[in-house]
Amino acid sequence: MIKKNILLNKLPKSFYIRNELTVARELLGKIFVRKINGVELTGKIVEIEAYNGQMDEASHAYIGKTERNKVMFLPGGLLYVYFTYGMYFCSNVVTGKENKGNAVLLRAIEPLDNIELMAKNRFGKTKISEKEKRNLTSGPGKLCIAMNIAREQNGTDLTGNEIFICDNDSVKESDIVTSKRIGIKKSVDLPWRFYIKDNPYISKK
DNA sequence: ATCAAGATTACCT
DNA sequence: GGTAATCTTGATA
Repeated sequence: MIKKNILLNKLPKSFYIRNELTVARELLGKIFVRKINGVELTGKIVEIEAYNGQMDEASHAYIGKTERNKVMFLPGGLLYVYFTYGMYFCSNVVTGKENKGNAVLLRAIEPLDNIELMAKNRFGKTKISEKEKRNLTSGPGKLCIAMNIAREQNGTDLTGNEIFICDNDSVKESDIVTSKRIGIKKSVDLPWRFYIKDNPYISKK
């Protein structure tokens, strides 16, 4: 994908086959790309949470492999998409080696390319206000609607051409905020949410 | 077969 | 701040 005349490189499989906390932090600032009919919807990853299948009760993988979470037990570098609250899809990046059940939840992105198409997907119109733009992809369910990600995208290989993530300038350590995760009832005290400081597109302060 | 919970969001007061 | 919307999933019988 091309942004500001700089050719960005797709992250390799090896990027994902690492500890979920490392991958979560390093994914901040990277460019998420969703390609539909040759058109690239893109956004900068600004908020993310890590989930560990072994010792983290909030993880879908904690109970072991099931029909729903089986993608989490494959080697890293795949997209794990799940349906929740009868209404929304959420996207995760599977990390680490096979059978670990580790993944990171994409919680918010900053919209970059083809924003009009994202707006069409989410609000049914191409022209949006600044306020609507800040509400476009500032949550795990919201970004899936804007990027047209649903059940069919579960298991998508992130080194393929449909959905992938590109390298970008790394975010300074001092610009990364660490906090507790949002919307969970178990393992609530683990500080495994990371977001870019002062970014207007994060889901919550 | 039935049931409760859910990694959310939009809208209300 | 509170809560309705909406339905799949995994557990239990």
